[in-house]
This record gives sequence, C-alpha cells and structure tokens, in this order.
Amino acid sequence: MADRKRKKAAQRATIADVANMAGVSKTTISRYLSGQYDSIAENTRRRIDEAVKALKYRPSRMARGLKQDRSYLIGFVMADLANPFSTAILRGVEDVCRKHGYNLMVCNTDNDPVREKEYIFMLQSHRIEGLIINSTGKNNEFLRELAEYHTPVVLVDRKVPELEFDMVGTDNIQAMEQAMAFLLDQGYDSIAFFTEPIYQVSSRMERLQAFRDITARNASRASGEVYETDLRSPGQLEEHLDHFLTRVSGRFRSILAGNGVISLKIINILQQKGVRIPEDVAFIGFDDTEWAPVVASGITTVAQLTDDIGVIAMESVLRRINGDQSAARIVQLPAKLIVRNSTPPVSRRA
Amino acid sequence: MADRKRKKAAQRATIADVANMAGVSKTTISRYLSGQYDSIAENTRRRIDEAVKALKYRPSRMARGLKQDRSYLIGFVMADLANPFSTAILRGVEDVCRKHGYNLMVCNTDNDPVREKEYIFMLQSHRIEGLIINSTGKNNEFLRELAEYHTPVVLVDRKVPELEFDMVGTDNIQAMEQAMAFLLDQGYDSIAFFTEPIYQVSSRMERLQAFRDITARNASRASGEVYETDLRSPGQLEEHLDHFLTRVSGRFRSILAGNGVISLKIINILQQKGVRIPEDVAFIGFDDTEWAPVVASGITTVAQLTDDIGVIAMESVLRRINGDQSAARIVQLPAKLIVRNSTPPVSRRA
DNA sequence: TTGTATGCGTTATCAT
DNA sequence: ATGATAACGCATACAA
Repeated sequence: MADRKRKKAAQRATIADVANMAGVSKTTISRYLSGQYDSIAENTRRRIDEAVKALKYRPSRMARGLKQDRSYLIGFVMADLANPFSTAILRGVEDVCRKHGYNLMVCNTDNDPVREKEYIFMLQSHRIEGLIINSTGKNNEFLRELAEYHTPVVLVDRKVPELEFDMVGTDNIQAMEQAMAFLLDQGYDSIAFFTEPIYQVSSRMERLQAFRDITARNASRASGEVYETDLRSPGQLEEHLDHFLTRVSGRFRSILAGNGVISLKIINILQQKGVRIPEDVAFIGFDDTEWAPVVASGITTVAQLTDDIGVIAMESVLRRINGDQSAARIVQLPAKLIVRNSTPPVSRRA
Repeated sequence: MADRKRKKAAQRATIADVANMAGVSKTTISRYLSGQYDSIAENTRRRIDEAVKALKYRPSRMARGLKQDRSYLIGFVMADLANPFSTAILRGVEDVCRKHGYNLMVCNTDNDPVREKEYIFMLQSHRIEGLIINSTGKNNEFLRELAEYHTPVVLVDRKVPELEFDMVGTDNIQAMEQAMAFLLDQGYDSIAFFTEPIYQVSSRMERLQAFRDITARNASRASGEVYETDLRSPGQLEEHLDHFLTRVSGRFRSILAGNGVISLKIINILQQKGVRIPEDVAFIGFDDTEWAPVVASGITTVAQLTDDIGVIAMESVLRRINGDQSAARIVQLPAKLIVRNSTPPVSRRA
C-alpha cells in the first residue's frame, strides 16, 4: 500500500488513487472512464464503481485534454452582452452545448477590438474547439489563425467579407421588405429609419441598404429619411427625432427602428415629448423584445429567430468539429413581422 | 536540428518549438512566459519575441494548468438565463473575470436539479477555481465537495441554509418595506403580492414573509392578498388576477409583483382585460427592467443592484482564491424604490 | 543568465 | 481481460 504524497490540504483523487483502491491498473480505470465496459470483468467494474464513489473521483479534463488534444470548450464572444438579442442567442448556443457535453466560455467585448483580441488569445490558449462570435471585424488575422489550426469559427449576426466562415443571421433584406411593405400598405408616406452607427457592422449595413433600395423603388408613395445615431452621444437621438417630427414633411409619418436597443430609446423619448404612438407617429421595432406587446398598446415588430440563430450556429460548429470540410455556409433566417397596434392603417387615422 | 514529428495537419507550436527557434532551452521560454524578464538577457529576449510571433505561439492553459493545478476558469450557474436579472448579474461577473484574467463558463440549469448536478460535475472536471451559483438547493452535497477541495462557492440571490458559503443578494426585507410603505403612504388599502412558486427559493420566501409581516403590522390600514402562481400553468395567473380584481374588497387596489418576469406577465394580462394602470389598479414591479419607464406611462419599481451583485460575487470569489479564510459573509445590497406613474396617491384618484 | 530532469493526470501503444 | 510505459505541454527544483 504505497502511501500518498503529503500535501498540506485535501487533494482531489486521481486515476491512480482509484486504481489503487480498486486493485487494478490505471489503464483499466481509463477504460472504465471511456465506457469500454465490454473489456472489463463484471466484478472489477463493480469495484471501480465503488472506488470512484468513495473517493469522489472526478476525471481531470485538463489532463485528458492535454493528452487527447481536446478541451471540451466552446468560445462565445459577443460585442454587447447587454443587448437581449445577444443573450437570446446565448441561450440557444448554451442549450446545444450542454446536450453535447461541451462547456461554454462567454466573453463580452463591448465592441472593443482590443478586448476582442485579448479574448481570442485567451480562448486560443484554452484550446477551444469552436468559436461563435459577432465580431468587430478588426481581428480577422487572429480568427484566421484559429481556422488554420482547424478550430471552426461561426459568425453570428455580423458578416465579415474577408472571412470565409460559416455565418448565421437574419435575412435582413427580407426583414426590411416585410416591414416597409407593411408600412406602405398601411398608407404611410414618410418613413424614418433609425440605426446605431453603421461602422462595419454588416447587419446594420444590410438593413440600411435595404431601406434605401426600397424607398428608392417607392419614391412616389413615400419619402425616406435615415438617422444614424450614436446612443452614447447625449441628446443626439432626441435631436434626430425632433428633426424628423418637425422638419420632415409627410402627412402620415412612421418610424422604423434598426434594433431593439434603439427602439426602446426612441419610445422613451417620444413618450417624454408627449408624442403618441401611433396617433402622432407609427412605429415598427426590429427584434421582438419581451416588452413589445405591452408598450403603447403593442408595438409592431420584425422578429428575428434569435434562439434558432444560436442553435444553428452551435450546430454548425459541431458539424465542423465532426469533420465537415464543405464550403462556408451562410444561413439567413427569415424574419417574421408581428403586427400589433403601433401601425394602424392611416385611413383609420386621417 | 531535430525534425518535428509529422502529423497530418498544422499543429500549434509548443514551448519546445519556440525554444528551438530561439536557440534556448524550454526553461528560458517558460521564464519568459511568466514575465521573469530580469533573469533573461536582452537579446535572448528579443529572439524569443521573434520566435513567438513567427510561430504564433499560444501557451497551452491546459498544460500549464495541469502542472500548476490551476484552470483560470470560473463557473457561473444560473437557474434561468432567460431572466434579465440573471444576465444582468452575468455582465457584472464577466467584467471582473476579464479584468483578472479568468474565463467564465456559463451554465443554464432551467431550475432543474439534475441539470444542475451534471453541470457541477462538468465544472469539477474542469477544475474551476470558483463558482457563482443561484442554486436549486438540491445539490448541496456536491457544492460542499467543491468547498472541501478549496474551490470557493458564492451564492447569488438564493441562500441555502445548509451551506456556509458567501452569499450576495438583495436585502429583500428592506426592499419590501420600501415598496409597501410607499403604497400605504399613497393611500392604497388593498395590496396583492404576486410571486412565482416559493419552493425553497430563499429570495421569494423572504419577500413573501416580509409581505406577510408588513400587512400584519398594518392590518388596520390595508388588507393583503398573496398569489403564488406557476407561470407554466396556463391560465393560472389570469385566474388569480380575476380573483383579486373581482372578489377582493378594497377601495384602492394595488399589485406588487415579486420579480420582473411575473411583472411583465401581469401587465400583459391587465392590458388584455382592459384594466388600466394606475386608474384601475396601482402597480409596483420588482426589478427595474429596461422597459419599466415606457410601460403604462412608467412603472414604479424596486430596483435591485444587479450589476453590483455580480461584481461583488466575483470579487468574493477572488478574495477566497487569494486565501481569505474568514467566516462566510452574507452581503445584502439595498434596493432602491424608483417612483414612476403607476402608483399615484389615491387622493388624486378618488 | 541559462539548462537538465522530473512530474502534473490522463490516454495510447503495445504486451500478456 | 488486464498491465507497463511513454507521451501530451508546460513549470519547477536544482545545477551550473
């Protein structure tokens, strides 16, 4: 009975401890751990069972990972965890991870490329087996590095043209077309599109471009106005709203918000100013947030399939992990217009 | 020049590769990695710099961790990631983690003890260095196991009487007292408390108990009614609301919601029924959700310091990691009543 | 200032 | 059905 090394405190049991207690070799324990029960005698297996329980043995994923070159870890890097859109995706990702025995490492970059880079480095050091990211687009070099070493990367929400990775997001053209067609059909002749700064964010670019295309095609029916607003700049959104409400002509005015965050801010300011939805201005929000049904007797929204985005992104990672070498896939999920009371036909208003 | 082993694909560089390229031993590289620059000659250091860059070397945290008995990993286990309360805490935790070089493993148990147990096992295998959890309370045995091996566990939101761990949450007594005192001062003589099922959830228990105590003390001024509602049971909440609105006497009725999730559901149903806030019933919500300002001309809420809960929880973990052996601390942060328009004085209503 | 040798806890290879 | 041994990538004790 070899006596264990003395350390100053309770140490976790190792495979060797289990082997000793069960009276077999480490190899047999290892077989047991990987479920090769066929090659283990019934009663040795029982003895191992007992030893594992008695010692509260938990195999070390670090040791196992080092040997097998695996980590059982997936990285999840978001530009803005404060946005419910991000956490909705997170839930989808987490669920699939759990079902497949992976753990999720969650990182919030706050849209800062430096933080993003630091996180990518840390995740590389942890040897993550897959990465799901809505990227600032400023660290393509390091994302490519992951790909070189066969770590699948899946982009969500934001495309990065230089990167040939799988991408999962919303079909922003179709989404905008639904929203705009509906507003036009309802008879609105003035539509303002409010978006957070475009930068290089593809989803915002696509929505903006779609807005421009659609207004151009419908120039005879309605006028379009674009407001690109930095929400961190105090007063800017209010200024833009003032401009639209007082300086832009149009009998029947409507607002289309580019995402859930700016939706809420707009509604807040409108309420403060006593501008009524939909009596004074109609409103459609992007993202079907939890509060959409209860604000202003119900806000019409363009719902993204956030949960599905997360699920599909993680499934794409798994497919690549399992050896799929096919060309990068771009999945653009349809958006669904959810009509509530913020967008009545103008006939009922005029 | 020893030739590297041939594997079928691009492998990450190891410390040995860097050592070879820089023409020094692995030990020197190791020193370099741990920042012992004093004991390295200027120009060897430069050569190492170059080699690291050229090889895109990323030290393996698994190997390092195995040797040092560290993982650089913190576990974060939540009963309900869908609740914005959870993700608010997550942001606080994540921020502190990042600043200290830790990575966060996020787990969603969906209030299921079995899932919780599986996650705790996985986290144990990953040798997490700390755990932040709002627990179902059904896996105390395994949480204690973590403590035995000196892994600090910090409870958030929910206490577990059997577990002597640090705990961070809201002072629910003070929170309820603020809300109730305000309702009473405004002149409401009937208060209904709506809560999700109490089970063993300490935060819900505390709020309920406080409600009972306060209504008992103020029996002459107002009557209190408790509704414990399982939101998964269809129709139950509506039934309870119906009961309160039609069967319970009281000239000036008010509702106090036990958390943000049930707040939203209640408001939704009230709106569907055409019950106006605050004209027909006053309303205070627990948790100052993002939508509180814009619903029903502004909902009065009891704000929890969610971000601080996360920050303090993670700081507690760090303090324990750094050797603090003092007795378990319970931190109960004050709640702040945010008065909006859902709770006017009854004099303005009568 | 630098290097050699050993071991962390596991799996894989090759035996028996 | 079971075991002995080497190796994964790094840090550490000890030398030089």
